[in-house]
Amino acid sequence: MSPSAPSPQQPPSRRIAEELRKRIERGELAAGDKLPSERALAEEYGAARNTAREAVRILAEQGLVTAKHGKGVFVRQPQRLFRFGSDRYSIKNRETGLTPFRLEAKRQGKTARIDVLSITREVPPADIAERLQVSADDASVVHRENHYFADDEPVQIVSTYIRWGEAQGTLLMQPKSGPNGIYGRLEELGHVMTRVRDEISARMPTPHEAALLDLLPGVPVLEVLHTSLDQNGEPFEVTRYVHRADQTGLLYELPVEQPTPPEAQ
Amino acid sequence: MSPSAPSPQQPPSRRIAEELRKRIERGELAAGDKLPSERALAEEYGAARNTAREAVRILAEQGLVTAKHGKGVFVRQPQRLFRFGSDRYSIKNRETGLTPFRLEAKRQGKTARIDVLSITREVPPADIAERLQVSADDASVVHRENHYFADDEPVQIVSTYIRWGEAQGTLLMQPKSGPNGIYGRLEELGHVMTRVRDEISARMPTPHEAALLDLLPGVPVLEVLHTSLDQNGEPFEVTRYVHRADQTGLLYELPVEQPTPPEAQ
DNA sequence: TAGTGGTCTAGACCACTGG
DNA sequence: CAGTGGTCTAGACCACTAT
Repeated sequence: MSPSAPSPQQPPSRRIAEELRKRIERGELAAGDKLPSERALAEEYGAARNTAREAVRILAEQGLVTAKHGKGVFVRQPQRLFRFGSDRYSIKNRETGLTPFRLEAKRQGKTARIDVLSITREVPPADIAERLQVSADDASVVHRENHYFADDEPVQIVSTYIRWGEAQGTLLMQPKSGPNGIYGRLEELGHVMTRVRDEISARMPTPHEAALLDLLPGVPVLEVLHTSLDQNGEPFEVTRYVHRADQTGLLYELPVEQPTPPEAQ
Repeated sequence: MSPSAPSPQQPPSRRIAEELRKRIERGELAAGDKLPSERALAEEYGAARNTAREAVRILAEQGLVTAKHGKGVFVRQPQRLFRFGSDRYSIKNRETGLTPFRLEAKRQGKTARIDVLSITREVPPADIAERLQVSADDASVVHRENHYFADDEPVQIVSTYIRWGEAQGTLLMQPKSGPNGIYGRLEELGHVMTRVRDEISARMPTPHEAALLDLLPGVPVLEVLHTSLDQNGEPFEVTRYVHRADQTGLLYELPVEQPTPPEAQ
């Protein structure tokens, strides 16, 4: 009928995937519903099971459905997103004692847990060394790795890097880094956080990340490379956040620089 | 050997995928190199072609390799990222006449092209209506859809929404919206952009987006839902940016609110 | 033309879930 | 136990690329 319909010459697996997608979009299959089994789909469309299976794979890749071994394939539930953002570094949060993560978890009625995985002296990755302005050839940094959970589900991986010369022998080497956390210690070392720079990208997870974050196929990660600048514009701390994108979003609210009004004065 | 090695009981397809991944990480297969053909891999590992093919699919899903029909499977080239960020809304850019996109393209030695796809009065999507504070039940907005290209490769899809009541009969309904673009016109209507709010998320593309952005499998999109607030804190424009994540990153640089120093005065 | 990936078939066995 | 997805096999034909 329609002149430029892409359907007629499409292979069966894609055709099945599109029909299922339409059923989902029309609401015939709602979030949480179970799709017909692969064997049922195969029979329904007169195809081999592998062909029906390929159709399901296409939908999973798009993040629309999730297969559960032994149970079936289900339409994915849109998750309410955690919102991390520009206020993540705000002084106010330090004063309340509640970190932004705990605040957001509380707002969603979930329990927050933060595991300190490791605190080690290391050779920094190249991108970190560049931003922290340290050598990438020797063990010039301390790496603190933390994992964040909401209701015991992993939400983000956080890797913080600080210069070894400054962290050495301080609470920055300890899991409990004291009042106001590491930023409190860094302030005592003369670094007042004045500006932040967040570089944001998205990509598919590595197998390692997929395992740590318990990620289903078709779920990307959001990566934030954060640099803290002090009162002299010097970087003194760099953190890499890796968020699971199906449960996490970022929020940046910021003022726009105004031009000097031409008719003022 | 290693006590908790996950390898021994892994299915052949995953084992092949892991070995290929290691070859890539060790640099034996560099960016741009061609992998052994599926048939060659199958023979090398004593498996059926479909099993080798599954291994390649796993790597493609991770964004590590790209299959080219009739040619082979190649290790993906890391692309230099376009950086869009907080200065995207800066007044300075309006004064130079060069949009941030054209500036970034120029910096990378690429040609920029912007296509105005459509300018139509529409019923807004729910998320847009909520942020623009208009009705989602009638055609309360004007939707301007633009596509951005670098060297004729699609980079982002931009959908801007403005209240119909304000756009009606103005240059906001025209492809050429006049000096300083739409923000110039909105300023004449009394809206000075004072703050912006950007909500960022990542997800796999819809088939429609994948086609528009020419996306390979395993490449997610970055979505930015941008709200412009005027001098009264009222939203007057909302834009949805959909970026391809393999060529685009975001950059936010912002000041941190300082507490009143306890010993000042 | 030969070599590549894209898709399909028909069957098999395994692993997980639930009654 | 029956039903589900996860994986594999061995073969086939198609579509695209290069020579």
